[in-house]
Amino acid sequence: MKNIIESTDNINLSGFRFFKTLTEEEHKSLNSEKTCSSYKKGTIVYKEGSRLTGFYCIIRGIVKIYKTGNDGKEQIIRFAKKGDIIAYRSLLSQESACTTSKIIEDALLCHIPYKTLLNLIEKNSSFSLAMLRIVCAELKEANEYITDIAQKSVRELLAEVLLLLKENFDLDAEKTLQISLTREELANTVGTATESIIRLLSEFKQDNLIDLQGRKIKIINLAGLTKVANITKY
Amino acid sequence: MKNIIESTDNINLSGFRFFKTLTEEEHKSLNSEKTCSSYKKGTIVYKEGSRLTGFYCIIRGIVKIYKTGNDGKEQIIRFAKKGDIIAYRSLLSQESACTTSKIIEDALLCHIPYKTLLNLIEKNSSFSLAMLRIVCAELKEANEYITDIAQKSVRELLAEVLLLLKENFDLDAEKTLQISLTREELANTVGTATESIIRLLSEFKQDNLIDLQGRKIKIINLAGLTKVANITKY
DNA sequence: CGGCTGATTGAAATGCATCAAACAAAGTGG
DNA sequence: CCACTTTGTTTGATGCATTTCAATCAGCCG
Repeated sequence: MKNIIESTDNINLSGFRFFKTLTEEEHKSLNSEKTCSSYKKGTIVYKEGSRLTGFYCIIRGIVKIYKTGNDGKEQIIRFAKKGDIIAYRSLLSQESACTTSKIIEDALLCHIPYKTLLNLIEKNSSFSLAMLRIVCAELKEANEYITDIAQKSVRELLAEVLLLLKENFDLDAEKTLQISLTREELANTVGTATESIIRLLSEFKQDNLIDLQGRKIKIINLAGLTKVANITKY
Repeated sequence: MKNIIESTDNINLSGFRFFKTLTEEEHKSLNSEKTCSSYKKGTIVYKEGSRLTGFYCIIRGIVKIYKTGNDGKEQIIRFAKKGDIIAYRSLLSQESACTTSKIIEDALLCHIPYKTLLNLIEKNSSFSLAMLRIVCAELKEANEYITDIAQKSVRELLAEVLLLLKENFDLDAEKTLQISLTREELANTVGTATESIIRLLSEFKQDNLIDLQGRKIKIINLAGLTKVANITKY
C-alpha cells in the first residue's frame, strides 16, 4: 500500500452535504467508524470484481470511475470530486464492484464501512431519502448520457463532454478547465478513438472554440461550443 | 382519458415482490391509497416534462420508457413489465418527468401517490433499502448500457438487445420473443437507423441465428447470437 | 378504394476507426 | 546527468460500417 501516503483521522465529515441529515449522535459514530487515507495519482481504489467493505467519500482530489468493455477497452462512467461518494452502488446491491476507480488527481478519501451505512439507513429515514435522491440523480445522468451517446456524433459528444467537465470542475481565471485528462481518457469518456479526439480538439481550436496547451484546455467560446454540442437546455 | 378502459380497484399489490417488506398494516393502506387503471396500447402514461403525482406499478402489459433527444429522435431507455415500477426516479427527485412512457402492450397499472411512497420510506427502513436496491440495479444496467453503446458496433448491439429482450420477456414454445416491437423501436433502442436494423435482422436470418415473420422474432441459435453480441458473461 | 404507417431494398455519401510512422515528453537507471 | 524506455501526442492514408436519401411495396383501417 505504498501509494497511501498518510493516514489522516482528524477529518470531520459533518460538513459534507451528503451527511447533512445526520443527528449529532450519528455524526459522532460516523466520524469514529470512518477511515481516511490519502491516495496518490494513479492508485486504484477498488477494481472491477473486488468485494467492497464500504463506500468512500471524497474529501479532495479527483477519481475516475470506469468499466472495462468486453474488448478490454475502458469506458469512463463518471468523474467524482470533493463531496461525491463512490462505490456505494455495488455496496448497496451487495455485489462485487462492477466498475474500477482510479485516482487521477491526488486525493483524500474516507472509507465508511457497510455496517455504518446500513445502520444509518435503518435508523434515519431522512438519510435514506437523501441517499435515494443521490442514486436517482446519478441514474438520471446515466439515462441522459445513454441518449446522447446513442444519438450524437463524436463531434457533438466531445463538445458536450467538455461542457459537462466545465460544469463539474469549473474554469480558473484564465478559463482553463480544472481537470487534466489525457486524450485517451477523453476518448474513453466519449467512447471513440484517441486519434479522433486529437483531430476534433485541434478543429475546435482552429474554430476558436477552445485553446490548447498540452493537457490544458481553455474554453474561450462557451456559446459556440454549446452550439456544436447541439444542446437545447442550459 | 378514453384510453383508460376500465377502473379496477380490486387488485391486491401484496403479492408483488416490490412490496414484500411491508407490514400488514402498510399493505392495507397501500391497497386503499392506490388507483389501478387499464391502458390500451399506444397510450402515453406520462410525458417528459409533466409533473408526477405518484409512481406506477405494472400489473400486466408492457411499457416503453424513452427520452427525446435534441433532434427529436426517441431513445428507448428500457421496457418495463409485470412487477416493475416506473416514474419513481423523477418522483423521488421531485422533478418533472425526464422520460416519456408509452404502453406497447395493453396494460394494467397501479398508481401509488407520492405521499404513500414517502410514508413508506419514512416508516419502514426495510422498504427504503429495497427501494435503494431497485434504483441501484437500474443504475447498474444503465452503466453497462453506456459501455456497450459506446464501444460496440451496431451489429453487436442489436444481437445483445435481442438477448436482453429474451432475458426479460422470454420465448414461447416456438422460441418466439414475447415482445413485439416495430423495426423503428428496435432502432430507437440500439440508437441507429431503422434501415440498419432491417438489414442486420435479415443478415441474422440468413446466418440462421433468428427467424422472422413480420414482427415476430424467433431466436433459433442462442449460442451464435451470443457470439455475435460479443458477450463474455452469461 | 385511397391514405397511412411500417418494411424493404438499392445506391451514394461520409464519419469514424484503424493502421502506420514519427515525434514529444516524462520518468528510469546506470 | 545523459542515454534509454515508456507513455502520450500528432498527422497522414486507407477502408469500412453505417447513415442518408429515394423509391417501392405490403398491410391495415375507416
